[in-house]
Amino acid sequence: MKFEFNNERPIYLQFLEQLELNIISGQLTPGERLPSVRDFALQAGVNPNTIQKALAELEAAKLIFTERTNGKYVTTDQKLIKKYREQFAAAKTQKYLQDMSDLGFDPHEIIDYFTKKGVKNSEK
Amino acid sequence: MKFEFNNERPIYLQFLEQLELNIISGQLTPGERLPSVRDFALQAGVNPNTIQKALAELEAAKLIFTERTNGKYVTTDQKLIKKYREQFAAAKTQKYLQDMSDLGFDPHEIIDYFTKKGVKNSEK
Amino acid sequence: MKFEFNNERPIYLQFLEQLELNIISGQLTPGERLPSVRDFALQAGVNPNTIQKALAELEAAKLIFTERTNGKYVTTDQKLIKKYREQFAAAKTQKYLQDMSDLGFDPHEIIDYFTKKGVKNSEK
Amino acid sequence: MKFEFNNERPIYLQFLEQLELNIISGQLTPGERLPSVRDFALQAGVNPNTIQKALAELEAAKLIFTERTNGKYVTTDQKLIKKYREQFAAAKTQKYLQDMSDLGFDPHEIIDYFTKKGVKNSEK
DNA sequence: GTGGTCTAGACCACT
DNA sequence: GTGGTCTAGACCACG
Repeated sequence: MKFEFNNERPIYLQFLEQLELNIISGQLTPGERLPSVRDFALQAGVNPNTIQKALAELEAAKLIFTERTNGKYVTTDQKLIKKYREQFAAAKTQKYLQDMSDLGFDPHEIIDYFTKKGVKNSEK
Repeated sequence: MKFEFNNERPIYLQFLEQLELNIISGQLTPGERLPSVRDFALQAGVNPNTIQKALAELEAAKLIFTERTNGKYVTTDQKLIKKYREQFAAAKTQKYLQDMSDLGFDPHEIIDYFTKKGVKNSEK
Repeated sequence: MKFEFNNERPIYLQFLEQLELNIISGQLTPGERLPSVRDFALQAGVNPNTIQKALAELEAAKLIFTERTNGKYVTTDQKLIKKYREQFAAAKTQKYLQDMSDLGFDPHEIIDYFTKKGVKNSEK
Repeated sequence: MKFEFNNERPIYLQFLEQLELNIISGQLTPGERLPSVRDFALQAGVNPNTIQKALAELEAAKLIFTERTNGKYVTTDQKLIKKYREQFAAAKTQKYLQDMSDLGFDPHEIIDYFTKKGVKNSEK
C-alpha cells in the first residue's frame, strides 16, 4: 500500500480516506489483518499518533475492529462494506451532478460532456 | 445572492468558491458591479476582513477587478470566464472519474451508474 | 499631452508626476501657460478636484505659479528646473545602483549588465 | 535580519520585498527554515497578521513553502530563484532607462551619467 | 461611502 | 509551538 499526502488537509484525514477506500473498494479483503500502527507509520512516513487517530475513527465507523493484543482487522461484515461503497458512489455522483448543474450545465449537457470525457478514459 | 457556510473549511474559501461559481456560471454578468465589501459582509454574516481576503484572491485570479474608491466589478474578459468554466468542468469530471475508479468501478460501470442517475435528472 | 493612470496609486500623484516630468524634461517650456483645471480634467478623464490637488502640490514646490484670475504658468526659474532635473536623475541613479547591489550584483557586474541592456536601447 | 519601514507604503509590502530580496540575492539559502510568523512579527515590530499576509503572497509566488505545523521554508527550486533574480534586474534596469529617458536624457547621456556614478562606486 | 491596511486578541487543528 | 482563520474595531486616502 502506498500513501501520498499533501499539506492542505490534515494528514490523518488523508490517511483515513485512503485506507477507507482500500477497504470499500475490496483491495483489502474482509477479515484481513492490518499492519501494526508502527508499520503503517513507517510506510507512510508519519507520526504513529497520526495513524492512531485515523484508525480510531475507522473503528468507530465499524470498518475495522481490534482484537485485543493481536492487532487490527478489516471488518468481516460484507453488507456494511457494500453499504459504504454504495453511499460513497451515490454521494460522489450526487455531488458531481450538483457541481455541473451549478456551473450552468443542464442535465443533457452534463451527460454529453461526461460521456465524451468518460469514453476517452475507457478506451485507454 | 445567498451564502451558506459550514465549519469544515475556511469561510473565506467557501465564499470565494460560491462567488466564483456565480461568475463562471454567468449568474453575475461581465462588468457587473459587486456589492461593497461591507454589504457582502452583512449579507453573509461574517467579518468584512473575511470577505476582503476572498475578494483579494479572486482579484489575483483576474476574475474581478477593483476601481479605486468606486467598488469592485466582475471581469469583462469573457474568454477568461469561459476558460475558467471549462477548467472547472474538466477538473470536476476528472475527479469524479478518479473517485469512482478508486472505488473499484470500472469505466463502463461508471457510465452506467452515472447515466442511471443522470437520466432521472433529465426527465424531471 | 497624454495622461495614463493605473489603479495602484492615487491618481493625483500619477498626474502630478507626469506633469512634473513634462516640466523638468523641458517638454513644457518655462513661462508656458497651463491648460485650465477644467481642461486638464477633461483631457485626463478625472475629477477636477484631483487636478487641483496635484497642481497645489506643484505650486508648493514652486514648479508652477498662479497669476490671479489669469491661470497657471510653468515657473520661469530655469535654475530651479535644472536643479530638480539633476535631483531626479541622481535619485533614480542612486536607487538603481542600490537595488542592483541589493540583488547581489557587484559594481562591475552592474555596469556590464547595464551597458548590455542600455546599448540595445540606444541602437533602436 | 533587520527590517525598516516607512509609512508611505503598506508595511506588508515592504516586508515582502525585503524578504524577497534576501531570497533572490542568496542571503537566505534554498531550503532554509524561516523564523516563525510570531518571531518575524517581534523582529519587525508589527502584528503577526501583517507578516502572515506578506508570507502568504510569497508562498503564492512559490518563493517559500509551508510545512504544516513545522514552519516555513525558502524554496529549494534554484531555477525559480534565478528566474526571479533575472526578472528583477531586468525590470529595474528597464525602469531606470525609462525614467532617465523621460527626464530628457538620451541613451548616450544616460550611459555617460551612469558610468560616472557607477565608476565611483567600483573604485571604493 | 469605497477599498485597504493594521492591530489586538482569540481560537483551532496538528504534530 | 506551529501556521491558519476569524472577529471587532479602528484609521486612512480617495473622489
